[in-house]
Amino acid sequence: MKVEELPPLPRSFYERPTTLVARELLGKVLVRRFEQVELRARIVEVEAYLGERDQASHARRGPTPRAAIMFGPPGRLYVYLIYGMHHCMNFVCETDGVAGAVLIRAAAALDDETHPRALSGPGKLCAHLAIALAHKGLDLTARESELVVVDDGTRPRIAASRRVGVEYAGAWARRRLRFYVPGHPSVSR
DNA sequence: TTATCGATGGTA
DNA sequence: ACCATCGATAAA
Repeated sequence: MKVEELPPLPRSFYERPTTLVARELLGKVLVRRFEQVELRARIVEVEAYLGERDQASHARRGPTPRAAIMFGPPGRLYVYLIYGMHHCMNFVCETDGVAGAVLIRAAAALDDETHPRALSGPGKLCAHLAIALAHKGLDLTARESELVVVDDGTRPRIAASRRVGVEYAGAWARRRLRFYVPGHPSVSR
């Protein structure tokens, strides 16, 4: 079955513990649909943000206007602007009412198989896929969505480390909630 | 190779 | 005032 015919991952995929979803997202393929063309990229690096108790998570202050979507139903897109110039995309996890999201940090563009392009870092990834604040709330599980995720059967190895850029989060900064495909050239840092 | 810095704006 | 960043530049 060709990638473009694969169905989007269902709501049930996202409606599980955030850390498990994060690990299983490695190797999955982002499909970004425009009017005429579509872009595909394989996820190689993610971070889990666990909700209100996680002092590195935007959900740590409760359901503020920005972070409320993290408390809502799973399978939706959470986009925020960082440092005034870069967008970051996250997939909402856990059941409705419980906060949790996975930050997509890096992917490998599949549009030119012979010259795979590294999309290393959440800002670069969003720029390449043209994802911005307007896409916040998008349903990742609907067939017609501008962005969906599909499973083509790839099962990469998984390595874990501390999350990037969350030194302020005390003990939570030390948790190994960043997951990546070891040795993959598109992984950041 | 590592270190530092400026750009730029939403968020609380 | 503080960032879930990036690219350029400088130091070594």
